[in-house]
Amino acid sequence: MTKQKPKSRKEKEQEERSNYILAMAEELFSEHGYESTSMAMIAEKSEFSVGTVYNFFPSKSNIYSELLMRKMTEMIDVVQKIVESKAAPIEKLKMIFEFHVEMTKKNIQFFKIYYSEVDSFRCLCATSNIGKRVENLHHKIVEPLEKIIHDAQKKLSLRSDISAKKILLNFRLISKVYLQLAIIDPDEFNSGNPVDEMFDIFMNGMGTKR
Amino acid sequence: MTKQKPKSRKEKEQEERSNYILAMAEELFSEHGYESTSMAMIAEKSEFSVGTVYNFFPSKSNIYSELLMRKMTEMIDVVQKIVESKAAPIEKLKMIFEFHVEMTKKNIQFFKIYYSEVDSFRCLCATSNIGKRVENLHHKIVEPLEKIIHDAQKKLSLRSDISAKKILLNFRLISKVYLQLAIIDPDEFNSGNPVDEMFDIFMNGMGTKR
DNA sequence: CAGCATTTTGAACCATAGTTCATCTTTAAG
DNA sequence: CTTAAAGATGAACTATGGTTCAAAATGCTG
Repeated sequence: MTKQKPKSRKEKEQEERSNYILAMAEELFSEHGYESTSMAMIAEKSEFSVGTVYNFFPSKSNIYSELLMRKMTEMIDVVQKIVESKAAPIEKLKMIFEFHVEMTKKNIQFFKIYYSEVDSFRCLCATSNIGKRVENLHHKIVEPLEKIIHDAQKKLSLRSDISAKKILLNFRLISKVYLQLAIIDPDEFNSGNPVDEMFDIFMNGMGTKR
Repeated sequence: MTKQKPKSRKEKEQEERSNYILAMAEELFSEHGYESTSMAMIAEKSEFSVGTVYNFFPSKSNIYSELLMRKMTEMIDVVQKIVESKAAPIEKLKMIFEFHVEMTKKNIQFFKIYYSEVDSFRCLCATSNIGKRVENLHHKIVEPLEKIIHDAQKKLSLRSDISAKKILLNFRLISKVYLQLAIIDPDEFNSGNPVDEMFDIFMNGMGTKR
């Protein structure tokens, strides 16, 4: 797709530094939010001067969008693979839960940013048109899910008296519940098997079974 | 509690203006978020000058907190009444859903602010110690819920193999699902009976019933 | 209507933070 | 060791927006 990789030591070093800055920015954004994170903070945390950070990234909003774009693209790839697998629809949903738990463990910082961005009823980074681009990528993640849910309804694995759209909202929100749990009570999150529990809750609800 | 009410015309007028400013600010905050809403915007929208707004409220963050405090106090009162009622625990939960749907219809602007505040993994208004105060009030809303859930578990109306804390998260998140639905698709939200559906989903999940 | 009090106004003030750039430092080839 | 290119630096510039306050407008009383 893009250009070839001669990858000189210099270039590699630069790329590592660039990634390091992104990683530091990620922590700060997830902790303080977009507005309350300053370039000075990012510079300080990555142990560069402000000017150097600007040497790597043209603007603050670009750092933020770069962060979101990269990770969301990764997510799209994984979802794509699950969609294309031969598993039954309902199994695919479980695999998505699995993937979410995995990512929650590895990438909790990013998830905080991601969910504030896509579920917060507004774009946190008002400047530039990041909102639109995030929305587009988000669609690419969510649309396949709705299709899976639809398939699962056809196979009678999921109720059909509730619209796929609502089921999708519930599905995504359960992932978020466990993200919140991971934040407020990591021990309880790690104890037990989150994936099975999420799936159980999603399928059977909170009522006592008959 | 507080002082008596001689309520002269002047005072009443001032109070109305103050409320009007709050209402306008509410719309702006819910649309643009805290940081991206300026005092100039609030002044413009309430058709006062910036100075006059400062005549009513000492600062921007105070407007924001006043907004949250007032409505959250209302919510606490309602929850309190439900808790004290003689209904069965499981019925109380349904009443909470009812209340949420009611508020979603009447007060969708505020709910957007409220949920971004309490569920967004950080305080949106970094300045001052609003975060702590919101957290306190939020606790007063949520703590009784956890107790109701606990009671419902004892009465075998809710599963006991999942902690009350997790059930609580799920319970609240269903309210949030329907708030999102009300935002992205008001027609679908208003069609049908949200309360019954929420309760059904909460109790029975998405799987096909046996 | 006069004159005092209250309210409103918005330009000016100031602090913050994103961005730039002339200068200094490091690197590496000759 | 010299030196030129590349990279790093942070003080200074600029824009934004919260806040203030002297002056103007309005309301109210005699």
